[in-house]
Formats: sequence, structure tokens, C-alpha cells
Amino acid sequence: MRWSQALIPTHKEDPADAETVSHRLMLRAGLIRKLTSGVYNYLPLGWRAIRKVEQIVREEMDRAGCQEILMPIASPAELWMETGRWDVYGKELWRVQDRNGRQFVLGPTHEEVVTDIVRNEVRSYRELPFTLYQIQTKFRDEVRPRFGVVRAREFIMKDAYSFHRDEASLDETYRALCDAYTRIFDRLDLNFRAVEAATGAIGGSASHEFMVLSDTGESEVIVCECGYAATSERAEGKIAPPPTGEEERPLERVDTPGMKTIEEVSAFLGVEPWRLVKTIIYEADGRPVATLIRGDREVNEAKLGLALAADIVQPATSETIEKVTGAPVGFAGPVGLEGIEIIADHTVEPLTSVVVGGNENDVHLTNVRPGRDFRVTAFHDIALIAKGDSCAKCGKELDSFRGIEVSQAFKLGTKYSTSMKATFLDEDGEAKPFIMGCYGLGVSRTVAAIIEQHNDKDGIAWPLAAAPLAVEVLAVNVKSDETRRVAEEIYESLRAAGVEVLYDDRDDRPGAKFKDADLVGLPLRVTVGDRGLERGVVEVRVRRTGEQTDVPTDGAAGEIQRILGTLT
RNA sequence: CGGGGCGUGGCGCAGCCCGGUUAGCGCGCCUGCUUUGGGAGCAGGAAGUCGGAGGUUCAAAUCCUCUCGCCCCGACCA
Repeated sequence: MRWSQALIPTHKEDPADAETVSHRLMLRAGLIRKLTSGVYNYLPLGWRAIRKVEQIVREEMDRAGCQEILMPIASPAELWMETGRWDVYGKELWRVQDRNGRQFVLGPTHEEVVTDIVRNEVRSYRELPFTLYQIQTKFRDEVRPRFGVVRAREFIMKDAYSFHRDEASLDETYRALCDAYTRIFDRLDLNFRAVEAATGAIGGSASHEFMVLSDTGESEVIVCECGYAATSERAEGKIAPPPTGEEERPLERVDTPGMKTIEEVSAFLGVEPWRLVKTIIYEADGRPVATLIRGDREVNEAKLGLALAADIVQPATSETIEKVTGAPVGFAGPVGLEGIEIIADHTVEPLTSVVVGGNENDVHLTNVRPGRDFRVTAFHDIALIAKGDSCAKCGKELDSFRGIEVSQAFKLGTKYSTSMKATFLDEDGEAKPFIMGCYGLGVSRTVAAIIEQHNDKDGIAWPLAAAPLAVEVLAVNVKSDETRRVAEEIYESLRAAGVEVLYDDRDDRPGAKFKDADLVGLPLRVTVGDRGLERGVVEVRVRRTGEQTDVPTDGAAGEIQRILGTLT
């Protein structure tokens, strides 16, 4: 690839609307361009990186015995109605109509479609187990696209689906695919961690996510030195109880003008946040529910959903809150709250004197005694576990880190096969629903994650496995005949040897070309210029270490390949 | 969806409050000369319906209304 003829539009300055390192660098190095919010063009270098990752994914999936297929992007709404996800998936489901007004879905994932294939084609337990996968563009109409391709509305995903006659078989494939993921991310030189995860809208019993460690990651992972690791939504732990046993005092009504948040109220009244009890109104599958939790803690909506056996749990709208509590948002409280379930977290149980909202504008209640002043419908564990709590497994203090979720594996069980009546005949002659697993891996997101972990102040520093090309040959001054002759020769020799080379043959200032080379960040840079040629050498520089060696011009291509072989 | 902010040559921005000549600046781009090992210098040049629509006014980038787009913070997920 000759730079002078390639579309590699680099930028000297940072784009204004990019926040994270990977997003900035992908734009600056000319990998991607935004078409519209959350939708990107992949330019030559970006697309090459995507294909590198895809290839590794493909190799490892194939090695694990999976079969690649390709399903349509658009699928008919009826399929999604069968499983109920037409409603449950919500606004994220990207819906389109054909000319006749028939509704379609642009696939965010393909459980429905793959299950439809299998129910039509597979009859017998003798054909099980097997795993199908595809690498394809997916659509999710995200509420808030951000961080470039990390959270895009259109993105590239590898999705795999396994079909089994029993749990044991599912377990085996599940483990094999988690191993495949480990190999993939190892090969991509990522610092990652497999963690236990909650099962979201996709459903199912067990789940793991693979997290690439990054401070800009959107996910929080709770970890313990005993080896326990889980997403914060999933994490189990023990929350230290506060001191209790205050003297019993009569309930008191206090004016708290405009004090809506825990911080405001606790600062205003001069009490610790844990002495407050937050009342948060949720809507669980449409019905309002009040939740109580200690003021210094957050509600875990996944746990709340489990406790209520609800598919969709979301914070209530302000209209609902006002209707339920009779007060504007910010002043909800459990005292005198009628006609609604009140679910309290266990953290509330030992408290003896707390501050709560007064269900009246600008009013809170103090010296409130749970049991005396209000009742709850039930206590549940609905608190989000955080760094500093103790591990449910070993009791040690939990730590946390942030990560980018690059893949997730689910044991789906029969959730989809049952609702879609996808069955096979088992040995005993009985029709049984397929037991399924599904395994997603965000390809475009993984490229961003790689950049997030492999960069420095000058730009991207690609690991060889994901690099768009392996080597950049940089001609310092193309007006010098000797420089051009040697650079061309090395370029052609490397290409002939099957090495992917970017040849910077642009008639530009050396400084600009060096800056671009660092920005684009190919693993090896071969500098061809008068300074080296006078001594009969070209300079080979490793992007990630800065290590530089002089290589004799004669036979340079061979030596460059040798050095390439030492890189990861 | 709630909160905050921004739309002005390809990119980054100023101008807007307090309407008033040819709408500026840096980078980039084109031409020429000089220059050539870490984003060059000089000279010349091209490029903007000031996001869109409506309104106020003698006059609108600037004021008003509506609208579209984009970004950031929170709830969702590969």
C-alpha cells in the first residue's frame, strides 16, 4: 500500500467531539469517520484492523468446532413477537417497515433467527450438539451512542449459538467457547478478565463477560483476591452495618426547601448519608413499586428485577412518582405511603433512626423508626455491591476496576426454544426443547479496546496481531534518488514475501511523516534516508518499545522479517 | 428519556450579549520559489447558503419562534 495513493486521512489536531483515547486516535489516524451519531465509516486502515480481529475470531471459533454461517440483517417482526422480545427489547430494537407496511427488525442479535433455522432443520438428538456462528453488522438503537465505535448503533459482532440435548453438553461447549475467547484475547495481546455477569434482556441462567481493563470502560467489575470477579450488577457481597441502637425519639417533620438529593439533605441536616433512607419509585413491568435503601447505597436494578420476578425494571417517570407519593420528585418516603408494594433492602433492616422524604414538597421526616413509623412489604437484597464491601465467598474486602465488555457468553437454557417451539426427538422418543447457549463478541469494539490499551502520547502502538499492516517503510526524502530506490526495493521485497507493508512515499517533510507513522502506529517502521544510506543501512524501529536497530541495506527485507518474527 | 452544551470553509476556533461595510484567525488544501531526519519559510490562491425554516428590522451569523443535527452527564449493552 502506497501512502501517496491511499486514503489515510490523518489529523494533527484532536477532534472536538471525541473524549476517549481510542475514539480520538481512531479519528486522528484515519481509521474511522462518523457518518451520523453512533454510525461509522471504516476507512482502509480501520477496516484492515477489523478484518485482522475477525480472522483471529474465525480461526478460534473454527478450532472450537463451530460452523460459520450468515443470517440476514433484517428479520420479520413476527419472529420477535414469538419470543416476546418485540415488546421486551424496547426502543433499542431498530424497527423498519417494508413498502407494504410490514414490520421488520434490524438484528441486534440473532437468537430468534437461528432458532427458527434449527427448528426447521434439526429433528433428532443424533444431530446434537452443534454451534453456529456469524460475523455480521448488528443494529441497536442505543439511547446514547458514545466513545466512537465502543457504543455504536451499528457495529460488527461475532455471535454464536449452540444447541444441545442436555445441560452437560451445554456446559462443555460453554467452557470450550470461554476457552476460545481466552485464546482470542490473548492473541490480541489484551489485558482482560473473565467475570461473572448478570443475565439481561437476552435471558438465561449463567453468564460470563470478558472485560478488557480500561479506566474509560463503562462497566464496573468487582473483584476479590480470592479470585472472585463479577460485574457490579451481578456481584454478591456483604455490606457493613452501621452503628445502631439510638435512643427512640418522636418522629419530626422538618422543612428542607429544595433539598432533593441525599447529598443536599444530609449536608443540610448535618447527618451522615447512611442515616437517610432513599425511597426510589420503580416501574416493574408497568406497575409502580417503592424501594428503600440506605442513603449511601445504590439500588441494583438487576437484583430488584429478580426479587420482583419482573422482566423490565425502570425508574418511574416523574408523573408516576408524583401520583404515587403526592409530592414532586425528591421527597418520596415510606411513611404513610399507601397502595404500593414497598421493597426494602437488607441495609435498611438494622436502622433504628433515619431521615426519609415526607411525601410533601420541601419536607423530610427525621427520627423515623422503621417498624414503628412505616412498614415494608418485604426485605430483599437489592443493593449494588461496591468496592470496600466484603466478599460473599471469603469475607475479604472487595476491590473494583473498570472495563470494556468485549464479549459475553450466556447459558440460555430453553428460553428461546420453548417460546418458539423448537424441539428435537430425544432417545426416548419424546420431543424436547433444545438447550441453548449464546456467545457474543464485539469485533469493532474489540478494535477500540486494543487501541485503548495500546497507545502512547504519539499515537496508536498496535500489537502485531491486530495491526492494519505489519510494517511501514518511510522514505525520508523521496526527492533523493538513492532513498527512493532503496525504499522501493525493500517495499517490493517485503510484499513479495507476503508482508503487509505501508510505504510512505509521499513528498512531504520528514517531520510530518514521522509524526504520521507514530500516529498510525504500525509495529515496525523502516526509515530509509541519506543519513543511514551513507553507512549502508536503514533503521528499523519497534513502535511499542522504541527499540531501534540499523539493518544493512543488502538483504534488509530478510532481516526485517526476522525482527517481525520476534514481535507480538 | 431527563439534565447541560454546541452547530460559522476539510479540522480546531473567534465574532453573537450590545444587529450596521468585502465574516475573521490557526491548521490543512492548491501554485511557485527556497527547504528536507521529528508536524518548514516566503509569496500568491481556492474554499463558508454562518445547521434549516419562519419572523422582527431600512439592515440579521448576531434578536424572537419553531425545527433538525451533534456532543457531554445519568438510566441500557457486544
